[in-house]
Amino acid sequence: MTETTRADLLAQCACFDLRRATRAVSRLYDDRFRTCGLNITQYSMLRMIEFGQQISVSSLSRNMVMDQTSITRALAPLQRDRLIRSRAGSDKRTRIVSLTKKGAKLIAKAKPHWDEAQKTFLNLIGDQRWTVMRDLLRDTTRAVRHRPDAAS
Amino acid sequence: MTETTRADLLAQCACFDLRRATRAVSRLYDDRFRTCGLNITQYSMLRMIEFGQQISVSSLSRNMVMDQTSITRALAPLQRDRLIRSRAGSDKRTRIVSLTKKGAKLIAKAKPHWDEAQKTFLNLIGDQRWTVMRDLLRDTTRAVRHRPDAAS
DNA sequence: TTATTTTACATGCATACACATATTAATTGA
DNA sequence: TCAATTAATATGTGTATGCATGTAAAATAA
Repeated sequence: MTETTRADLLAQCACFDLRRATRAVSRLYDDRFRTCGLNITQYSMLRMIEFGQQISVSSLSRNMVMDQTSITRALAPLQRDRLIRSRAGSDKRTRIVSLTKKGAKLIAKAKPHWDEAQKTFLNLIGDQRWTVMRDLLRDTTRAVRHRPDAAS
Repeated sequence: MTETTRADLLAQCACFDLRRATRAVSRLYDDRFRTCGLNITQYSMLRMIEFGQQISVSSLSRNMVMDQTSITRALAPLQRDRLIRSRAGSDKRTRIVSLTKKGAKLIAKAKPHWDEAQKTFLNLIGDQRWTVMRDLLRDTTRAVRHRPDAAS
């Protein structure tokens, strides 16, 4: 790479490009979710809980690459709205989170909204480009994530 | 199911994948910025203001692909800390934002922190892959952004 | 010119997200 | 066994971000 090219790269902030694209895409998804009482973040978190039936706060934190305290905070409105419940695990320090019937119903109701958002997004960007970008995003997350606990 | 598998399933959601990568990368940048009194978002916004000397709230909104109300909110702590000032434009509805001397100094002081963050990021992901990803992110932003006012 | 509409911003409210730190329970070392 | 350490979660605080809506000024229609 030439000096000029590197300078061009350095002149542009990777984090800004990522954040900006994320804002734009999040709005597209949230637009589609608006009428169903969830947003894309809540939907993602409920789906994550649904997959394993139950999951601890710290596992959610690792899976979502989100700070543990952010998970606690994000779960609060879901628990307030009785979409999830939590109980202590066998290890009394942990909280095990699971879906309520109401939460499972709401996910099912929200699914078509997610389908619509994802379809719209893929139509805008193209399946091929999305595949490339998705792999790059995954690589990026893997390379950059905090993993003092790499095994999980 | 392993936690890795659980996360991969949700990674099928384009929005989730983007948000997750953005969280990870933002933390890398903010780690480097921590000791200098700015975070990556504030640094980006100050740089945007610095670039054109002065800029309106709505122009910032368009350039950053961020809601106008979010710009107003994000500017508040910068103005509180006397890093920027704002005045009414010739059109009395507008607010024209510009850097203070203190703001300019802080950007200069923060620059090496940004350099370090960007260099670390590029070393982790590789210049080639970043170039591809950057172009895809910009395409995505262009394709998805709300643009009732596409000219600006 | 005046009423209507549009534009540019600000405010109320709610969620998104993280760091520092406190708390409690489990684990480890002496 | 018991003190010290570590792990899992919660709380205080502050910024990030957007929607619904309100206000004032500019632009436009009648």
